Amino acid sequence: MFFLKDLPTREMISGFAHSLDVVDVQKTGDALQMLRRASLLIRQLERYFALHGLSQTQFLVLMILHRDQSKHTHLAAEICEKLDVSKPVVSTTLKTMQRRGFIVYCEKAEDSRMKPLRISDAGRELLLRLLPGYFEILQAG
Amino acid sequence: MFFLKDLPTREMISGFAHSLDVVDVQKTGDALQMLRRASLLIRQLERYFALHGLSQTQFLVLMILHRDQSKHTHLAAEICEKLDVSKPVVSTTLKTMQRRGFIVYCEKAEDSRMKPLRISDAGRELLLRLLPGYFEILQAG
DNA sequence: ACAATATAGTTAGTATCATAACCAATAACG
DNA sequence: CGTTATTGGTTATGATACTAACTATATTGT
Repeated sequence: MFFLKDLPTREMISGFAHSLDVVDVQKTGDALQMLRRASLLIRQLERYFALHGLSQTQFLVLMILHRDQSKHTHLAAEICEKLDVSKPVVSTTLKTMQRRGFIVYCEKAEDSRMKPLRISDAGRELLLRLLPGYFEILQAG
Repeated sequence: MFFLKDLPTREMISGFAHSLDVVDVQKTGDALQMLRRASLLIRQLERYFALHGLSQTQFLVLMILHRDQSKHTHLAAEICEKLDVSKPVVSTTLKTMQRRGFIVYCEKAEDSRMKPLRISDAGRELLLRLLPGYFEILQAG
């Protein structure tokens, strides 16, 4: 995360980067501002989710599961791919989500390595309850 | 962090938010894109820092210490404020930075609660070595 | 002076993330 | 076939972040 309040000045950027003619001071400054804004927004979202016992990642998993209603089961590997986050994170995230009743593991697949899962009613209900506030925070930030 | 690859579509946003006339679909979509871009950029920066044994926060602390050369000592509380991050994080960050020799604690102040510190030569050297690459990543992202 | 309060910093406990190493089951192929 | 490689998922370990509670020193206020 990036929480520096006073961003580096143009002078500082061009001062340190003047050796490299590659660096575009304008773009760099914009990127810094974006990092700061995004970090604050993420922090705000995480606080919102925490109020309802979710992490941002758990929320995004619910979104993914809810979104593709065509397929009624999903695999950890798929989530991993749609959410580019490391496998262990998905694994433990799913475990806690199961413990809290937001997802359910289904009957075994033919490939016995796979553990197909789906969103639970409680999970979907929570997601739908949080979405409006979510979008509201996003558009305000 | 926010690593969802396929962002919610306009339809999804307006669909879930249509009850609230407050929500601006355009702004919300922009915010989502920003979150994703920033998260990727932060991840990239953290990898860069990790190659040199620093975290993003440690790097930012070095920036702050280096930037205000007027004052030659700083306090944890000041850093805390310029980097709006919680006190414990600053505390442990500083401790590891001392262990690795990037900062030094100075002689005691008159107020014996305070532990004034400053950037070390090694710290400043590392910072200056990393800055060009840092700005380069920022402007490219 | 002395009790109450505020401030600087640390410690404790918990959650999230990452990488690396690890099972177990399937697939590939000589 | 049977050895090797690949794939789905978990465990181990370590870093970073948070809040809450703590210690110790200074300040305030009666």
